[in-house]
Amino acid sequence: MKRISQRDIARALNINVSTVSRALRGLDGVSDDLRRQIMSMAEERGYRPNPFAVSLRYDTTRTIGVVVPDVAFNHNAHIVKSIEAEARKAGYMCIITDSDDKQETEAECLDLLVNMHVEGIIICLSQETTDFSHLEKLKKARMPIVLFDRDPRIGISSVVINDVASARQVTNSLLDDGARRIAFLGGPSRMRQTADRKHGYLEALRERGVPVRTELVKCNHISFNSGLKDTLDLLDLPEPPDAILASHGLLAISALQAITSRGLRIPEDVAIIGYISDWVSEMSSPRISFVKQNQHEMGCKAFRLLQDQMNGDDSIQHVVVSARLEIRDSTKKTK
Amino acid sequence: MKRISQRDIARALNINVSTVSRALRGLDGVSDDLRRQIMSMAEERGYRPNPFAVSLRYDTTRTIGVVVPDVAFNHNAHIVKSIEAEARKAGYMCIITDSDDKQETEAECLDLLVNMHVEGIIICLSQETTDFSHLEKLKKARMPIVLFDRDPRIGISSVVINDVASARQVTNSLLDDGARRIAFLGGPSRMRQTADRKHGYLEALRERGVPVRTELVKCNHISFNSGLKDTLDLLDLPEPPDAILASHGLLAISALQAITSRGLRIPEDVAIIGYISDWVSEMSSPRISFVKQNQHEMGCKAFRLLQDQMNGDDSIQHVVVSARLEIRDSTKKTK
DNA sequence: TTGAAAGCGTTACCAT
DNA sequence: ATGGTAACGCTTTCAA
Repeated sequence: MKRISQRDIARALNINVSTVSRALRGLDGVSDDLRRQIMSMAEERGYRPNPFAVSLRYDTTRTIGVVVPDVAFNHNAHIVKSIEAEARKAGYMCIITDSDDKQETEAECLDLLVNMHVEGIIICLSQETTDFSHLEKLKKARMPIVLFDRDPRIGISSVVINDVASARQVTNSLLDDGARRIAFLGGPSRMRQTADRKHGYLEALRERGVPVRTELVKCNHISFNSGLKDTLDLLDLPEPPDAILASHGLLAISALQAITSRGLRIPEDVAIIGYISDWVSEMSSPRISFVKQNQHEMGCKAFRLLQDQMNGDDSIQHVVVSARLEIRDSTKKTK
Repeated sequence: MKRISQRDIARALNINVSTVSRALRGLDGVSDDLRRQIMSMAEERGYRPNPFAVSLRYDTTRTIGVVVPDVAFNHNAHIVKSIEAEARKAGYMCIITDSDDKQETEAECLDLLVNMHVEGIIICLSQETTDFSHLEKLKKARMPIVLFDRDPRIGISSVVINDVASARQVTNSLLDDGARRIAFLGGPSRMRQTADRKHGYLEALRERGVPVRTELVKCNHISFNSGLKDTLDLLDLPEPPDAILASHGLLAISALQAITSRGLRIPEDVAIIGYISDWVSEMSSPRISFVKQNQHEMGCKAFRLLQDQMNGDDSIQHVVVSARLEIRDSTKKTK
């Protein structure tokens, strides 16, 4: 059962390929009778246009690429799901790649996507990425790109949440609950996302006149082990924190485990609020209070921005999807 | 910065494309001097072979397709991650599609993948899928296919876990802990996976002489709401269950929530064991005892099976990745 | 060593 | 209404 081409149909019917092409695409210039014959033979033999021939002809692939640091991370998985659904509705296929949160793998993924002639790329940068030359090069080559979650502000459209404001809200909420030694657990400080969230945290402290303790700010690698170690170090301080703001889901989970492993109570001894997805919060124990991010909206918006660019819109757009605090059980209910 | 072709290089150097082609691929029949010129110009102008021209020429795309019921489901996400990594190592790209656990969307996804001329497909069927004609058609067209998780035994290679044995082990473990009214929460009974797990459950009960109560067996739609309703119904029985075996992660989570919402204690009032991923169990509260499945191995094995087929191996292989019970905190520790 | 031409599947344009 | 042909980018075969 070989794949059948227009030429095959033409030969079988003893006509010319161009006639077959016209008939198949519903263009006129074909007699009704002949069209019927062509259509029925195409149907019967299972004709499918060869997308590579079409791509070659039009230099268009109806394919986009997606790069994420970890598809298995719930937040990313949901965004990927929305991107894929949105893209499919618009007739695009998605090539999903996983950078393993490493700059080198990320460059490799981008390279493969470019080789595949994707028409656009949606990417969440790896936490390691400090050199943006690979992106600059793509931008210069006029490849449509949209960043999400992590945006180093390098003149590329993006979809992010209101990092500063949400972190400020979280910090205020913790202060309202009586916390005075709030720790900040973040990724690498050079990451804009971390910097912004830390900024919101510091702002809230200053506004309320609560002294900033540098030993309570831990900005290291985003990973379970790193989060575990940092939290344990925090708990070992002469004056340990009475609350933790975790700026990434992994860090929130590891903080929770570290605290539990020390036999401390949440939220009585230490409260936690994290940037964590609904589904994960729902299942954590106690359920972690979190900054609710609308992954579905983020995925859809990201694809829309990409579509704009693919349609020739050159403007750089930054979409901020607003996220806000949802209280669950890892924070004190003082009211 | 337009994409540059061999022809462009040839024109610039005033030579023939075929010479450029030879040089670029390192074939001989090109003078060292000319080769150097060609290579350096290719480098400088950023030449990339056009994969569509290559595909058209060779009828090969170095691309595989993946269809999952829900990429955002942790278990699937991890399998997808492994498939993608393994495929990339082997020089293949992955097109990931999400069937939303619906037969119709699944058929649509397969259609798109076939249109894209993927060289093979790895798929986890939707729970709705009862008509396999779309798969039969692909098989007849000699498209390499590998199923995972859900295998209706229709003569297609697959990677699954030891469903019967693991369910029996789970049931025995619950019986050992003193449970006598064990409920089985499953997907649609027509699904082989559910049937097998139910089989293991029933076998264990019979072996131990524990009467089977049909009112304790709930095989319905796999979804959070359905699991919630079924569990609440179970708890409302005159003689409610003292343990629940949930044959899918979603059902395990919904059972946990239903039980908690009734103010019952886990495991004292009702024990739970579920087919749930490590990561999810780790975060649930109490941590749910689970059947540990090696998603990484499943993903790798699935890709390997696909590779075999893509290399012309026609044999139908069924790989069983062995999974076994891991006790956490949702079961009584009687020993 | 290099060039010329055909072919992969499709479409567009021009001719009949 | 239908046919012929060139073109997309690349490889292959054959000729020079």
